[in-house]
Amino acid sequence: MPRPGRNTYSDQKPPYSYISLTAMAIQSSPEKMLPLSEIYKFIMDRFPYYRENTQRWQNSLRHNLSFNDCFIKIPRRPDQPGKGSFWALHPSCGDMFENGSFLRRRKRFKVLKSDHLAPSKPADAAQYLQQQAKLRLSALAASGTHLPQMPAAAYNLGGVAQPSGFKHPFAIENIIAREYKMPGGLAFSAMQPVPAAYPLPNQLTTMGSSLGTGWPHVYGSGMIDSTTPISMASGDYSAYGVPLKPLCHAAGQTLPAIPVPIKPTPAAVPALPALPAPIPTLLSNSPPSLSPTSSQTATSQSSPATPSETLTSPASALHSVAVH
DNA sequence: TAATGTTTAGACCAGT
DNA sequence: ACTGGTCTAAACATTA
Repeated sequence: MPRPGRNTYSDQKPPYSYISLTAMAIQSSPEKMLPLSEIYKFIMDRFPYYRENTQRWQNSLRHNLSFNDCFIKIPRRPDQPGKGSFWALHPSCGDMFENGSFLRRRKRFKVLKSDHLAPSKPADAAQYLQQQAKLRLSALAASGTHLPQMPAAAYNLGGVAQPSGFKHPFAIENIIAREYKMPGGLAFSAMQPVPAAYPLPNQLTTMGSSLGTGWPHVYGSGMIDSTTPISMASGDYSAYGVPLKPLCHAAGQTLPAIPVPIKPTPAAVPALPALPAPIPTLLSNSPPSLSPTSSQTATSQSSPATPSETLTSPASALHSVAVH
């Protein structure tokens, strides 16, 4: 297992699978969905190893996107010309990685056809995303213009809320946070400018800040304010022509990282039955405290993927089937 | 035509 | 030994 270097993995192969890398890229995007080319770019920007042999690993990556149910394809709208579709994480694959660590997958994520809560078809998944988004938007509106100070019940977390919990240093938010802003300068991105195409994942940073721990330095940096809508110019990632806005943060509560439409789609959103149980996310087991220091130390450790605790979301168990 | 997406196959490795 | 996950390669189809 390559040991993370001081600032970068350099030319060593990162200890992440293609699934992990892809999930990272998608998670890092404000809209939680990226076209294939942007996924390529993300990986190459951050992992020099993947700047070579692009044909090989990109083929593998495409294979993974198609093969793994945890990735869903979201078609472009006609007025959003471009090659290929957007790729997003399946709403129910949140706990796919062991303890949120991208170093290790918990179990293979597989969608069941009988799983009506978590749609199996991409189109359904996309609609599901929008439904979730709409609900979240409603919650946001009800709470005012600022971050929703919603209790867990507001999101129908059904008792599976995880007000605290260990967040593995290799969880995506930690990885990305290090990449984007790491006071200690240990992030490999310290050697690489942050691509403008990848705005700071404010839902992550604000979450950390709202938790009073994570990355207040980022939140306070003014780089992106949590109440400031992401500029759509940063990427027309909205499917179905609805502007998307990340709303994956709530005070002390982590929301599913999914694309969020600012306004409902023209297509009638079917009346929601019971609010679907929450989408567990890679961020769902956010701890109340995780200092950047812990990330640094973990990054420099030789055996980082040793979760001391594993928080399993019962809801996710309802939604996804981990095929062993 | 190149990029994107799907599918199949085989090898390797780790865990049980 | 068996199983599952991952990686790699390849062929083929689709699409901008």
